Amino acid sequence: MGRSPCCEKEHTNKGAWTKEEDERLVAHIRTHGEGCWRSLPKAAGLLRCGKSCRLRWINYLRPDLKRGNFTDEEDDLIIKLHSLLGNKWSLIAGRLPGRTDNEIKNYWNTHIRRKLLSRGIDPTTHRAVSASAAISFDHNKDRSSSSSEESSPSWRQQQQQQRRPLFRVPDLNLELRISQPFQESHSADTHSKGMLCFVCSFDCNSSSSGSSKECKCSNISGGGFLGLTTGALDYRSV
DNA sequence: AAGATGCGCAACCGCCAAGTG
DNA sequence: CCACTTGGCGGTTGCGCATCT
Repeated sequence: MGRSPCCEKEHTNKGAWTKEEDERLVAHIRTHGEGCWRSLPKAAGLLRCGKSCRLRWINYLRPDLKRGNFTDEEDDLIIKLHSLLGNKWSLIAGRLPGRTDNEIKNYWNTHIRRKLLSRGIDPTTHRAVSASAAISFDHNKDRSSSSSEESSPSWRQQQQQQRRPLFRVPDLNLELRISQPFQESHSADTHSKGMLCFVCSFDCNSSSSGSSKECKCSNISGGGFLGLTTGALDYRSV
């Protein structure tokens, strides 16, 4: 037995939303709030399915959305969160106020993926890709480079520089598990067991230029790094 | 100037998990 | 426990615009 469709598709509009449809949806949500998406289209006088209304509201019409280009800080945050969470766009979006999962997903696929690949980083694993793959990619992407430039030592050095990761993402256990929001003996316990504290793996390594391995977890209050609790990822806080 | 190509983004589709009777 | 509904998510598509040839 298959699922019943979310709406009667033969009576719904598809494709780009018109200004009038937007206005109707916004007006309805302003007066009635976000509620039952299934019944909303009928109540609002829209020939759209509930899913489509929800998507339009969340991704485009919500008043708290931040429009415009992503900042460098947002770029870095997305990359770090992606290295931790993978393609959990909704979780990543939850850490970027005013940004939607769809927006971040699109931005990842169109900008960040390419940015990482051009630096020789596999956007899926966040590890350096094989040299041959990186070179192959560079050749495909950078059509401006001439063969004479490629054979020169300086060009090779440049390519090697570009292949260096922006930041080194340590080997992480990305398994998500529910844990108590606070682990009293996290720092000592984690490090004494030789486990990697992913809070420090970013902060310590990047801010101290590798000179100090001292854990700064005790300095982090509340949700900790990026609002994530330490040791194990507290799924509820994300 | 016109067609080809690439890119960015809004929207759709199908699946899944939670909720409900 | 089961059947079904609903909301939510991630992957994918396709349109419109910009750039290139």
